[in-house]
Amino acid sequence: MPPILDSRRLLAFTTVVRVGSFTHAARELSLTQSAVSHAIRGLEDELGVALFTREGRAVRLTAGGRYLAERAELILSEMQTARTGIQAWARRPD
Amino acid sequence: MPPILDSRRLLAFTTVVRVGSFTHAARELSLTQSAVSHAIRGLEDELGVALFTREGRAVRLTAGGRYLAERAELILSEMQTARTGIQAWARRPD
DNA sequence: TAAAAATACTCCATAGGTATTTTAT
DNA sequence: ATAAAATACCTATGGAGTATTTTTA
Repeated sequence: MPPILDSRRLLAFTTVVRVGSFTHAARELSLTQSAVSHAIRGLEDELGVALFTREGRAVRLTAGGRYLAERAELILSEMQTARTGIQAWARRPD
Repeated sequence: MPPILDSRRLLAFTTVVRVGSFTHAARELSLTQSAVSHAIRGLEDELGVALFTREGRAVRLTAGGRYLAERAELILSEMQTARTGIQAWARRPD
């Protein structure tokens, strides 16, 4: 079972969307440009959908990319909620 | 950056919750009992929260486990929505 | 030609398997 | 004694890095 939509890839994706560049996203994520490129490529390959149009330096979202960007923000936010929320339950009796 | 809440682990977790057994969950997921045990253990270690109380054969959710089970269903469902939804956008013009 | 992304490798972390041990009924 | 989870060990996949090549503004 391939991960496809895991937090790692989704975070790479939303970061590229926000900053508009693989290279800058890589800096922000403390990764290399190569790693970000792989992550996005992996998403596109396994979804079978192009997320960006590569127009030289400019990175532009496709229609599918725009859709995923919205869903990805939601999913990542849900994950964050879960991660912080569960700490509150750690010492409760069962 | 560790994944922690990725789809693979969350699916293992929700399956165990639903069927009430590591071994049966493993069958359903086409994995081994060992792999499921690792997945759950990984979740617990990285969240720092026990998800199940191991009472011999019976597997019982802790309070934290019950909380995560709800959130996990939501996250997995969001992922599924994203995965199927994006296909509809695949051939749209940008 | 200079920037940004893609790619070819290399390395290592870890997911997953088999076999075995532990544990509670 | 048995059924289920934990664990030790091994292998293989793929995530991430460096270095390089390709691309286009």
